[in-house]
Amino acid sequence: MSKHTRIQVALPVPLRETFDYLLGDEISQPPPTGARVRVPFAGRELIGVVLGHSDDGNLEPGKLKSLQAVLDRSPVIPSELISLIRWSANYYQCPLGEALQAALPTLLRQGDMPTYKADSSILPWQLTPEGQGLPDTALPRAPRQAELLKYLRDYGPQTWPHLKEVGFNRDALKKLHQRGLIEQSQSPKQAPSREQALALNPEQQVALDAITLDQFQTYLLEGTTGSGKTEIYLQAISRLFTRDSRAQALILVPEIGLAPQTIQRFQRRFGSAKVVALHSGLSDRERLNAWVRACDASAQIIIGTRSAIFTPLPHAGLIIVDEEHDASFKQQEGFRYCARDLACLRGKTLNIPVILGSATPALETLHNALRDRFTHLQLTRRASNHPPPRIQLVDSSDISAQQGLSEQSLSAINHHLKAGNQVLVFLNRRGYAPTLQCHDCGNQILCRHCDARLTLHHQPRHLHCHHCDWQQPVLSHCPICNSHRLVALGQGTERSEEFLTQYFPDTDIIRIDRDSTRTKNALSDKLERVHQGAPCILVGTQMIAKGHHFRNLTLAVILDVDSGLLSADFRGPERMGQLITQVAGRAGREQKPGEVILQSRNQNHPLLQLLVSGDYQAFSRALLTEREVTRMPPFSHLALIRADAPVADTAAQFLQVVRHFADAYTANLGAELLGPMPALMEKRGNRYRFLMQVKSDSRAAINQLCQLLVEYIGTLKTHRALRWSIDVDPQEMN
DNA sequence: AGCACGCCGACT
DNA sequence: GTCGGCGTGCTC
Repeated sequence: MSKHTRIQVALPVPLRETFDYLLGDEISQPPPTGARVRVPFAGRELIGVVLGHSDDGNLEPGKLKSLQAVLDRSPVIPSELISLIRWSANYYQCPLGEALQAALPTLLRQGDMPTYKADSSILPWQLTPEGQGLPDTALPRAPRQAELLKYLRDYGPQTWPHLKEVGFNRDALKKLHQRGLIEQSQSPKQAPSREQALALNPEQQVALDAITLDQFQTYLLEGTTGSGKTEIYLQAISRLFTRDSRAQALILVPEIGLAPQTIQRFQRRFGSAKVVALHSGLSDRERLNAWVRACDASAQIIIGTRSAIFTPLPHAGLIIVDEEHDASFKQQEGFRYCARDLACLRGKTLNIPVILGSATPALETLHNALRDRFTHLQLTRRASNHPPPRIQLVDSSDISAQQGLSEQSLSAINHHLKAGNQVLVFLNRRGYAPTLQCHDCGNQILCRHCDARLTLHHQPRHLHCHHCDWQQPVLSHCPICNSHRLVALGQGTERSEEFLTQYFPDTDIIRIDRDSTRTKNALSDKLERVHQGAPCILVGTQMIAKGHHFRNLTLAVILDVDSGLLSADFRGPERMGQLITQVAGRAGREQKPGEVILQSRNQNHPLLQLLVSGDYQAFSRALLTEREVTRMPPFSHLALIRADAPVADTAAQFLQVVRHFADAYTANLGAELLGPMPALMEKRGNRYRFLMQVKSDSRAAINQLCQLLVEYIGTLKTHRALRWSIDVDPQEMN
């Protein structure tokens, strides 16, 4: 290694090139690829990742600075991941330094060492012998402490986070500790006893047997709700461990999907020592700890959300993506990668199987399965063998604006309540009403910062923009004609709750949306109320659609299926179908048959008819045909260039200039451009938004053209207030 | 992205 | 006379 060896470093700056440094006098050992280094850069210090060494470069050695410090003797990012991130940065048009940064836990980004530091909050508190000897009537002057003491006696050792959750305060804990009545145990809480594997039905058995563990293959596990996909994951992992007792399995789940119950199921089956979770609820330290345990392979089951796809896995044996259609696998800003797609790629380089599971596969995934690029495994029967819910379409074109619920829906709700069951009313719109309109002149109250109507809220009473968060008091007069007759138009969850409370005065109405669950324990309290099992009506948004099981729920009413079905986004119908199927899956678990009512003004819509037949497979294949005809993904590939600025012209003209440049290449590359055009909501948060679409049958063409465009934009001196971004394989079209 | 350098307005 | 506005340009 010569004295003039250059160390190639990627830095967390929005610049596409890497930077060369000399070793410097104090550093004898050159850092390996994938190690972090501290370097001087433009008058500050940055932490970067080493990408390699070289003996020459285009800059004279005299112009080079030296490394300040080497943070790692061995790589924090294994070479397998470096190439995955390299590929992704290129594919998603993200500067490599930023992509690498996104793949590291926060603490490593900041220069901490990759070592496990026990987090004392995981150690449970327990009674000391003195504490055990104390009667319940002790501590009469300190009721909080007495209560805590009793709790620990009744329920056994508990961690502080758990105690906080159930409402104890830190002071009571400290006092009891000072009095020597409680102590922190030296070992983590004992895992609940091991759970046995469940028996598989023949269909499940066929699917499990079809999974080959010793080589790369992508499997689409398409199984209706309740058909036992998770059991297949568990048994596939179990087989993996039989083959190689040190093997690791990575399980990616959607953002909301990582309920404690999911983790617990894996822990019960494999023992909690082997399982770590990586999700947004963790502290930076907990996250690093989990990462370190994956790195040293002491954790063999890693369950995590999107970014967990970048966890180092020295003994990787299997990757599972659960609910693979979920939009949260696509990062929506910065490094806009899709974790599901990267999972397939990573599986290929590691030569290990990848299982994509869903009741409602993304059309992209389904297309790959139907073309035999993925092995298609299907589960059509519910594991418990009870019938799927009956889906019914109800005309809502004539219902009065006040109620939003048709007669048929109301009588069905009544019927199910009378039978002692629970009902879900699903409405994807929070607040009281989406519009406040002048009865006399028809004027609608708009947000002053966005092209959007203000939503009327009653609790507390105000007008709220759901796009920029602007809030103002409710107007008493129309600003145009001064009429005082302002009327609330349309339904939000608050309004449905109000109406249902009047209509079913003796029934518990539980509203679950972002507003009603803002306070700390509101959500868990409400869920607890539902789990009690007494008849009630749940009114809720998206929040309720995923990941919750309600035993006594037998009816789901979906109020507005039209908005999704007729949406401007080409993915609208797909999303709506997935949502309806998901919500339908909530109804009639266990022994009680379920029923689903869809309220629509377009009863004859052929896609709705397919959904009503309960046949998601037929529905999704019809959507695929439609995509083929319109040449939309997966029958073509897209990229979006977005631009926004405080002045509309700044953004529009920028894209026009980009378009003009791009026009010279499209014909040769076999790509087409659409736009620039204003976004669906042109003005949002006082910025004017425009976009341009790049479309091609070939991914390579998209990549080449985007590469050229990004390079070109780099040479442009753009207005300071202009923001732009490029989104390859976009999920949202606006 | 930061952070420097640089050239024009209201303050001790 | 200076402090500071943010425009432009560079970063191994």
